Amino acid sequence: MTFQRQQRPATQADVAREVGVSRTLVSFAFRGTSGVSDETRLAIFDAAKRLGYRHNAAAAALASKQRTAVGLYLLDLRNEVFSDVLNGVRLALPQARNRLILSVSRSIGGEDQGALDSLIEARVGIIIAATLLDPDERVRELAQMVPVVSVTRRVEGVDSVYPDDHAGARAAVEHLLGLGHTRIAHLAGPQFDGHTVRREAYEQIMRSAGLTPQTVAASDFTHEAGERAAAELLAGPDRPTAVFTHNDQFALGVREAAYAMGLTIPGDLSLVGYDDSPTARLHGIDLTSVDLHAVELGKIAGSVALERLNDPGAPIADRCITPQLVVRRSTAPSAS
Amino acid sequence: MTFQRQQRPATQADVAREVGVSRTLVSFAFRGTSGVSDETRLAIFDAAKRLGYRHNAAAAALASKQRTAVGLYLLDLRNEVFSDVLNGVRLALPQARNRLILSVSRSIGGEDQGALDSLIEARVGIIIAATLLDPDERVRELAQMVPVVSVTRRVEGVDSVYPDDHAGARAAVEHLLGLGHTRIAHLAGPQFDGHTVRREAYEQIMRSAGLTPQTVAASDFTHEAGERAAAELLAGPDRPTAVFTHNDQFALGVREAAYAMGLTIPGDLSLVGYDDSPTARLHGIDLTSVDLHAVELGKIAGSVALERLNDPGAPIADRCITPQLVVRRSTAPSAS
DNA sequence: GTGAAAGCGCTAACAA
DNA sequence: TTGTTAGCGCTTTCAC
Repeated sequence: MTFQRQQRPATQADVAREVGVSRTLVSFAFRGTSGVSDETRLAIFDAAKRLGYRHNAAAAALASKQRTAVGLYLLDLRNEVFSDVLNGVRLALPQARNRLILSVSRSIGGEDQGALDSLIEARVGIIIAATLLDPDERVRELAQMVPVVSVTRRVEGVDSVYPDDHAGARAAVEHLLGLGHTRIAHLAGPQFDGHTVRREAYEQIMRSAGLTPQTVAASDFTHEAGERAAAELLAGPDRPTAVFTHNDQFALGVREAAYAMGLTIPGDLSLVGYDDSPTARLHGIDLTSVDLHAVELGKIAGSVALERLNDPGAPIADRCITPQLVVRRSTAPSAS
Repeated sequence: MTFQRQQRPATQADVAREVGVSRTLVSFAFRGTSGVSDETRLAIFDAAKRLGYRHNAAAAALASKQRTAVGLYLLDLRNEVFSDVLNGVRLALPQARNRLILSVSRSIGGEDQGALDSLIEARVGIIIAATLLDPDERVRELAQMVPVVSVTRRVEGVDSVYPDDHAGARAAVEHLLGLGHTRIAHLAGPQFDGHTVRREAYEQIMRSAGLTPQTVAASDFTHEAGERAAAELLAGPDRPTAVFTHNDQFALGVREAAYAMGLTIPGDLSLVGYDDSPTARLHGIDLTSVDLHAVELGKIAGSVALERLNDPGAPIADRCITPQLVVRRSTAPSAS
């Protein structure tokens, strides 16, 4: 059983012909512009339905020179943070603005111009990006072509919505210090512009506590990369008694690496993640983590995007959200 | 510090004027069409760069009447199955076809015409949908407007790529039967067209084993809905000793509900999920689950989409993948 | 309340 | 190898 597809999708001209009015009227009717009699409007809708007419958003955007769609760039869909951001963005956007074009990075380990290009070429009106790995300068260049709202990362000169990573890292490290840990390691991500705050805060706080920071960097931001880096870290000499990771994916990687070596958590190793993803909350995982309020970040990003769309000349938005440490059962007093 | 945006984005006409050639040449140069001298081509690229020219995909699609973009409809980003499908699709699509427009449902509990409409109005060439909740008839109507590849669900008359849910459910239930369980409950999703196979298979297999099926249906496909349904199920009389759930999200919900009641897994309750999501594999979760090979489903869907695009008249694809039970530590012999 | 005509940025014959 | 011309489906003055 096959279904024959219409040869040529119906256009406004077809509808106009069917009803016996001009194309203009049809266009007006569909956009709710005043100046169409109710009678005509109804007749148009009726004919449209009969003909299976569908509004062509691309053609409309071209003709009106309006960039109506919102582009959403996400680094990695497997990381729950990004789906939360998406959900937040959607909550903030009104129905009308809900033409969301999503683009997901192909490379979690580095820059990815391709995904952004596709958004630019789709002529979106604004790009909400979580998380850009490109250098600040590149982000600013991008922002000259199309407005950008940077989420989870602050970029000077570009609308930014991000967590106070210094405060977040401080809460995490101080929690571990308070438990008596001294050999606290940090599992960082690859060091891109704007993604070093957690690491720097960790190192600074360790130093002010008179301790030596020990940082290892994973090759990208995935669970797997975290696990590889953790395996090395834990196998090394002077194994840390606690690890603070750049994100929850890494923390899950550390868990797997630790268990694979026969270590227990928090018995042999205390663990603090970052994101407070849904997985962290599961019984059996119970990961202590820094909640960066991803949904909230998304919501704010959405509203910032709307403001920018309405007023291209408005001052740059700089919205910093305070994250919150959520203590669960992956951390315990130091045994030593 | 603000960055001035260009008033009017450069067009091919601007580039042509700059170089002193016709618009056609510029168009040719950008699409790699033969018939442009290397010298001209280079001059064009150079000028384009200088002017900040960006190809306008929307205008190009309009003019060429080609529907180049691929629309991807996903039910729920928080469910790892769907990100896996996305990743699979992307693996299958060649670079050129990688203009992926993603649309995520707003309602995990029911139909969602809005998300599909936005894909239609964006004039995508094909929609890869995972998972459609609409009635079969509606999906077929949709497929008349634009080709559809239905993923994780078989729809008669529409290209479909899906797991053999009967076999998957059988493997799960027989595993539990083999462990000596007799009071095996099933946590089903809301009963939409095409989403009843797992449930029906469960009930049929229970009956052929001379047992009484006990099915409860959650209100949508999320962890939370699963947890609510599970709380009721486990609090009821004649508590089951094993639960087989429609998906892993539900299984995670059952876990939480069980632990909240002081039950242990698999001590008091054996649990089998469906999806074999990354979370299922975590130490501390160790969920026995039916692997439906989501990445593979996505890959096949991508290649089916390409075939359909190349040959609109080809026979309907019907690709059924055999899922695989992965036994972990959430199932144990029945105590009774 | 309605329509005619021009044009959005691009592609696609067809000429030259 | 290059240019000319005519649209794609829609919006938008501006006139009736």
